[in-house]
Amino acid sequence: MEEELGNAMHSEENKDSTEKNKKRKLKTPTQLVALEKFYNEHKYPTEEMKSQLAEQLGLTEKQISGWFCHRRLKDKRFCETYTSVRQDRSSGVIQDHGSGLAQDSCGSTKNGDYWHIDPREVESQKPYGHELATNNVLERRSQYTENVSNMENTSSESSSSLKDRLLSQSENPYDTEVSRYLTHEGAIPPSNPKALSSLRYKPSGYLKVKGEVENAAITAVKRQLGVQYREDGPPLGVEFQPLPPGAFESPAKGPSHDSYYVGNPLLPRSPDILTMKKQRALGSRYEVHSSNMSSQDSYREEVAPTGTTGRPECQEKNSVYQLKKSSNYYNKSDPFPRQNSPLNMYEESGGLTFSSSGKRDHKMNPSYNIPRSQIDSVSNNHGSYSSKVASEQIEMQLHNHGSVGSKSFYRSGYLDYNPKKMPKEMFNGEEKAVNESSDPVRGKIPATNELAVANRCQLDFPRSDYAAKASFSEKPGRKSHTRRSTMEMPYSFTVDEAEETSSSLD
DNA sequence: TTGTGTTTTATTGCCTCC
DNA sequence: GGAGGCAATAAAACACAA
Repeated sequence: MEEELGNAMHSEENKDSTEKNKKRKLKTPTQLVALEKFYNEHKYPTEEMKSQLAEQLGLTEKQISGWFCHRRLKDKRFCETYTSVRQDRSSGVIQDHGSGLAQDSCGSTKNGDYWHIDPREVESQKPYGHELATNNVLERRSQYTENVSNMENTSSESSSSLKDRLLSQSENPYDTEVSRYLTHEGAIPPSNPKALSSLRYKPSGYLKVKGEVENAAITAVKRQLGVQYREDGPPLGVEFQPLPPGAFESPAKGPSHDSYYVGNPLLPRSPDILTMKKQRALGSRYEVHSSNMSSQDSYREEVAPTGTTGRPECQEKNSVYQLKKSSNYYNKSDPFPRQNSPLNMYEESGGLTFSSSGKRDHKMNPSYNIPRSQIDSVSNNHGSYSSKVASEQIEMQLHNHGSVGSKSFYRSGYLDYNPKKMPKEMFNGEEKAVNESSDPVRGKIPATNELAVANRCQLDFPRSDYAAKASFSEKPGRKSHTRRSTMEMPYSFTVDEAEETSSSLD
């Protein structure tokens, strides 16, 4: 790994030598992959982590810090954008007050509350079944996330990346219909002009595209109203008081939905998002998330894992959700299921063995209440994997993936989430395939698409002790930051995926 | 080929916490 | 006061349409 990275760095250095005059240099794909991977693990790396990561990637600590800072902002913006969409919807044609997740969960503030979710809204969205979701649409998935997350996951969705998390849900047909006109182009309209322009959002919304999808829209609304709105009930837009315990208990009801939302406000599935997902990222890595979702039942089984009580956070919720997704892989005793992480590969190789001795990162959140022994046992249970091998894996994938060269890799979708830059085929043929398939997810995935490549890219890097430590120490010490523990971000490897990953390494 | 728009990177200042 | 993070800003890099 180090060697490979080193080579990569050298090549970059040579390249850089010719570009010394450039004020800034783009991160290499390798660097981005590693950074994103690391970011998914630790949004707030310790100084030591940064240092070692910087060393490994041939960057300066300053660059690392800056990158993480911007990366967090990126996530935050995403969150805010999503929130604005929800707000727009609420005040727009469709009174969707039942899906307030985004707003509260993403309301970003310096206090780090942007992951907060108002329980009331959580409750209120219950009826919608699949509100909140994900996808995004916003497509503003991080380049890497799209890439690596899928690599690892197809299941895993490792992350903490809100986008990752938000990208993974909902199959509700109603939702799909609704979303079609809410975001004509599959993009959620950002609230601020900047974000708006960046998303290329066309201020259309429902009204503008009404004519095009009028029927679908009307149908969707009717469906929603039919379920959510009753003549004898409060007018649309009026928030309902939290229902008393057991209010939804009914022998006839699906066992999954209620529990699902009660315990996991974040999981709700947003209609808009789902659609957008289908429209904008068909066949892309996005589906991976959904495709690997386990049933809601499986999710429901682990509604409230230890340490997730209290104020919900997007990340945590998502993490929780991920737990569900990987129920067949996830072990409650294993808060850190192995995952494919550049970080891990560093760890295993000894290249990056963080001790989490960071000034502010010693503190562990006691609320997690997970014996270190368990963590360690898990962490140490995957043998070793040299960083060199890991690096080679990455490099191989970067260089061997057909025409995916470094540059194309960087901008072609592996790392580029800009929808406008995505191949048009993605929205045509694949979408059709989706519609034709009983499985909206699997059906979208071409045999030789990125997912396949991503899977090949999957690296099985066991977590090290460091991971456990660091995870627990995510942004400790500062009240202004909410916990962002990876412990709640288990990797959603399914057995098959895990095996696949293992075999790929073999 | 050029112009425009978007994304990424780097810098700087302010704020919060220890 | 120092350290770390957030936010704003500028500029480079890049993609796409005309």
